Amino acid sequence: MLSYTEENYLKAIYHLAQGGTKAVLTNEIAEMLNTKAASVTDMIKKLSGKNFISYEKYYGVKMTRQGKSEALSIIRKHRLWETFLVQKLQFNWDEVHDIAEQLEHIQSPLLIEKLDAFLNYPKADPHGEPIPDRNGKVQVQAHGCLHEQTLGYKGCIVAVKDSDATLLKYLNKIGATPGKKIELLNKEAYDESLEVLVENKKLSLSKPVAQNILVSLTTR
Amino acid sequence: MLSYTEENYLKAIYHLAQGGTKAVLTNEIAEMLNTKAASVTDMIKKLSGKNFISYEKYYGVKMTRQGKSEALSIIRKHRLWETFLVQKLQFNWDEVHDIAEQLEHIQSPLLIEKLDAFLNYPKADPHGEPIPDRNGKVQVQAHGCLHEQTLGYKGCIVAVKDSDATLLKYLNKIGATPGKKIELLNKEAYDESLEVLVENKKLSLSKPVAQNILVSLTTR
DNA sequence: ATATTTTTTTAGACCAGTCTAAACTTTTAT
DNA sequence: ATAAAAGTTTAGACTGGTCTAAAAAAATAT
Repeated sequence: MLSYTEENYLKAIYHLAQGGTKAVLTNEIAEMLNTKAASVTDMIKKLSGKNFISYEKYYGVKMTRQGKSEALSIIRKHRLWETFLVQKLQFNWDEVHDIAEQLEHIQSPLLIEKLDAFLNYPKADPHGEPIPDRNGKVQVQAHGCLHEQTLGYKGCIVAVKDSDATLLKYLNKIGATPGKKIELLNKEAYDESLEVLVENKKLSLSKPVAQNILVSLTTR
Repeated sequence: MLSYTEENYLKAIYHLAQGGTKAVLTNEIAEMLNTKAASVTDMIKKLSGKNFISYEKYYGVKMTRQGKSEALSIIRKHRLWETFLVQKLQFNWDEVHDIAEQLEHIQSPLLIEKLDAFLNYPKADPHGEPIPDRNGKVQVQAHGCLHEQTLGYKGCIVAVKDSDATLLKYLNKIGATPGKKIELLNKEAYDESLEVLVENKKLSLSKPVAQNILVSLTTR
């Protein structure tokens, strides 16, 4: 069984590798976990000793099949708990991240199955991120960055990249939350800000905000 | 903020002191937490340094007002989570202890308030134990040991002393769970086993089982 | 191609929590 | 009253996770 800390490292590495097999560097991990490179090196050795990652000195780490599976199980728990907090306990969308960060480490496969059933097998969490199934399969909705869409684009907000609390609060306030319909009306040349229509309300989004909003793409 | 371990010690000491100010011995704590006396001594020093308990060498520890309040907050969380698991996730009464043992350490006062509301402010957990309110007040239902009741006693099962999984499973199987009406029909002189009526079903309970069942007393 | 900068690793230390073994108190038995 | 037994504390060591400072490797600049 993995420790609390090992689980956090695994999750961080998975996210940095963008789910794929991309190599991840020591400093990236250190920054994400607010720790020092030396600590990361230690943990990396431990985790590769347990075959969750493969490690070549000075060249960073890659996740193994086993590591990915473990990371997905943690992500599944995180997203199910977030869904619970919003749907059942009436939390706001932007308040749940830190609590789910704790809940994701609770050890009980049965609990997670029952929670999943209680929530009626949700496909995505309140931020629009897909919830892996019990076998670690992720159903991906094709999506792209709002900032990169062409004028006249119409679709839905599916997710927000950054989980920074102030960004989430802001988006919540202006009503730009996952699931909402969105239309791209105009791009301002000067600061690259966007004028958009969210559920019939006109909004202006700055470049850094638009870059963090992911929207649905119709696969053709 | 208290560590996971500190919280567990505090809870154990509270239970051993039976909520009161009774002094608790080092070995008792060690046994309850499956640890060694030497480890307990170390932790005791730490906890008394933080004013959660008062400590006199060789004479055991007593909880301070602060310590009690902290312990009650953990117990409140534990019992609310147990209630959630049984009422909402359809767990059996006897499966929830270990999971609640983990969940009770989640840090978020707001979460507990919302959970309490979601469960409709329950007064007791599925084992019949009272749930302390947010200020640490416990509403006690007068109760006594089934084994000590006189012939013809009529009342309700309010709780089970021992939280051992095999005992809980057994009681669940025979239907002797908290909340159920119970009547004492007979005492067998030879082995001190009891013949009882639980919701109109005749059952025979051995002495060690009957000693662990707490039943309601009408205060006169 | 070599020097400089950046990144990563190693070495050694620290903290929390645990343990064993030995020393010390208190209690119990005679 | 004293010896033996039981319970508690201390001393010192270990593990998991962290850190700083120094050494080593890789990337970059000239």
